[in-house]
Amino acid sequence: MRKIDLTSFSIATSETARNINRRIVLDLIRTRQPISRADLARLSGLQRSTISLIADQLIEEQWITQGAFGHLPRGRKPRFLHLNVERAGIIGVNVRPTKTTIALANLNARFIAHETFTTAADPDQFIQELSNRVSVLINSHPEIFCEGIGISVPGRVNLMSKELIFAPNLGWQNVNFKTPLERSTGLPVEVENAANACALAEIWFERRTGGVRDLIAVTISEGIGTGIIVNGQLVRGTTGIAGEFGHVSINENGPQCKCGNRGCWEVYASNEAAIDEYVRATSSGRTRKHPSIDKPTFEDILYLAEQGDVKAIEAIEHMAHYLGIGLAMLITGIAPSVIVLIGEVTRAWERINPIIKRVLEERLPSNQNGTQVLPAEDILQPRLRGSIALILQKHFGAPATA
Amino acid sequence: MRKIDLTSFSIATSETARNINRRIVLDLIRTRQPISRADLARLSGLQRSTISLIADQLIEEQWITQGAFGHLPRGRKPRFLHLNVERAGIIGVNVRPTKTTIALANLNARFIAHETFTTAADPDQFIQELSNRVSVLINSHPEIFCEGIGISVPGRVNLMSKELIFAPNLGWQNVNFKTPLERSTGLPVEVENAANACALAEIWFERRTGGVRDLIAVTISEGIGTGIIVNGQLVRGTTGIAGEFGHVSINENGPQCKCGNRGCWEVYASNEAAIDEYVRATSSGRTRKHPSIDKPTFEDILYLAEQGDVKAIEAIEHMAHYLGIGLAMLITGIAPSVIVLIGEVTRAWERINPIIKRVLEERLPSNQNGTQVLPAEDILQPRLRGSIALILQKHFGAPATA
DNA sequence: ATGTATTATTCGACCCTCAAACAAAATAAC
DNA sequence: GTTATTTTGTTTGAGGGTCGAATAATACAT
Repeated sequence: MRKIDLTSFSIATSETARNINRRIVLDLIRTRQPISRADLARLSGLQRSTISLIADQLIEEQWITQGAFGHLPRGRKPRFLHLNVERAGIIGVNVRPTKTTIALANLNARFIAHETFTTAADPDQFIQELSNRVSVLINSHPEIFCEGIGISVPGRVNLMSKELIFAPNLGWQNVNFKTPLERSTGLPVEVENAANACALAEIWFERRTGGVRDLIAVTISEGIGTGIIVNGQLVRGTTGIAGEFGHVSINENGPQCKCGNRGCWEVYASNEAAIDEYVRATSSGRTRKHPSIDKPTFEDILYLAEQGDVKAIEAIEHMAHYLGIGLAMLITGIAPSVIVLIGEVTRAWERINPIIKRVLEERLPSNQNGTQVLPAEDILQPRLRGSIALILQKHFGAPATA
Repeated sequence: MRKIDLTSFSIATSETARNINRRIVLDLIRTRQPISRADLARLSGLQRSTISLIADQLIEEQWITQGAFGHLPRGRKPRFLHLNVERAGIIGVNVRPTKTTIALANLNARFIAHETFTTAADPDQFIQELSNRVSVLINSHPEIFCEGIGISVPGRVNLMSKELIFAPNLGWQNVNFKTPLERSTGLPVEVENAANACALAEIWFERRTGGVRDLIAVTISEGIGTGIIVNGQLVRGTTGIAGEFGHVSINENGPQCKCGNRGCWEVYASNEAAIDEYVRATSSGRTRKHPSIDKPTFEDILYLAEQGDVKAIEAIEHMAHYLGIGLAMLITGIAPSVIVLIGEVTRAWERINPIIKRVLEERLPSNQNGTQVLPAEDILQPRLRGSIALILQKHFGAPATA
């Protein structure tokens, strides 16, 4: 049951009930399609008459369509309702340090078209290029009416201005995607941190986390980001900068981090950390195994570990240990139902999972170990799918009530 | 704006709008009383006609009363509305390791009567005694109709069963207060962790945190507890065990903690930690200053520090440093608007505040230091007032919508 | 006395859900 | 083959809500 928020309330009008129930019905159709009106009534608890009225309205607005008739042992055949995936398209944008992906998706978050291009170093130039490519993508599908553009970015986003505050791996500061893109396309634009987007994607599109209300998405790449959903809502903090658990110090006197603090979690458990660990181990020994490679990529280390390279395996195991340490912090403090790990390292799940499990068992009281730690099912797409969810949730999840 | 929760939705009926608006109006009256109907209409955005209907209903149910007439330069005089503090009493119970306080409060959370007694070591015996004393308290005020009983306990509470899972400082496990008390008094009983109760108290009764939606209450006593409110709601986690940031390790290889983990925050920053630090410092030196005192209390150390005792001051400063370390974690991860510190140590605020501030400045990027850290205004009462809020929020804050 | 400003109430229009009755459609029973 | 049964979906009136305009009630200024 949801609690009213009396600090930023909005009053209920005569249309509020319809608004609430409409969204409930639409989301039920989204998640259970195909489904009959009678089943919707049973599932929602609304009267069949009310469901009919709402369904009529949704059909008229083309959110749903009527499909085939169902079959039952007795009685009138039910008419199935479907989400009208043709009704609207959503543009998703995933900005990453090296490459940016843009995609056009339907209401089921299935991608109709996508393309990837190199992320320009200069933010102004990047926005210009992004804007052009998005326009081309929209125009190349004139049959689809676009609802909006969702952008996931590798950094925190100011809650009010929607500006990207700081993206350490891009070196960008105070970049405004929203205003120029809205101006050039005329579509509503939502910008969100990548980890937050991943958390949304998990809640919105993954079966396994269907009924979950408390979830953390941990993105592991150059750094570590955390997207936190509590009571079904993103934790954004005062100005949108919550969720920086990657920069919580797990060792007061540890090595300096880029953020200014010392011994941050991501200094020990990010891809960078594993690379540094590997480089240190291999160069300290007498024989350097790969003199030609100055600094390997994380992919290299994963590959070497798969091939049985001891130092690479140790680097991965070292990383897994510290992933466990940080996850213990998250579980102790937030105790979500699920933590989803997103990053290349999940390719070595068989290797890292036992280590993470052991650390959690050592460090958590038995009654506090009720959190599932899972790898993301798809390594590449959660960011992009999260950017779709940014727009989707406007229509499905967030009524303007109370 | 509040978001609907589609994972545990509840549909809107024809009465939903009234239910929402009624609570908004009632809470406006609670926080702004005395207030006229016209002002309520302006503040809420509802029509004056609607406000009148709602006010009539609230008057009939005796939630509010009409008071004096106001005075304006022109026009008809407004009739002030007040919360009817006589309507209902709420029993608050604050269970602490040594002493338990029970109190009868009115709707303004002003205490009408209270008493304190020694907490029995045996939970069954304690519940028996508590039950008796509560009955006596209720019966001694026959003119007041009691709405319910709120209990704050020093440990985490299972979200479903409402049992106290574990209270380390009491040695109690799986204690059920709710069922026996409800049976013996016939009143609804709510049980909540002390830190959560403090967070609620702050949101509900403190002017300074009126419009705040993200707040953390940190209770510092034998251990450290954190009560977290995000988006206006308590963070409870899967089974109610969220908020144990006191048991997050800030030093992987630090001393063993009672919880099984190593180097927990509370091992460094609790009252116990300061006592240990002081004992270690004084016994390691050649001359023991207080050979008679085997182990001082935290109050002793505070007193000694006030008197200028160098070792005591150092112990407090040591504690303050580590408080800062842990607060940096909370700010980095959750970024609340306000963190409230509750505990005896706030009596030495002038001493600890500069240290905490310095640690935060060292450890947080400048753009992440937007959190206010404040001492609780009242050291003794927040737990008790929080237990009142537990019952109050049922009537004022939580409509059964969406 | 009249005009103006402000509060509070009344009343009809409109929106919404509910519950019961009804229409539609398919199978089971005879 | 006709009738009973069962299930889906629609229609309709009652009841509860908010809105907005009109109206009544006050109090002060001119």
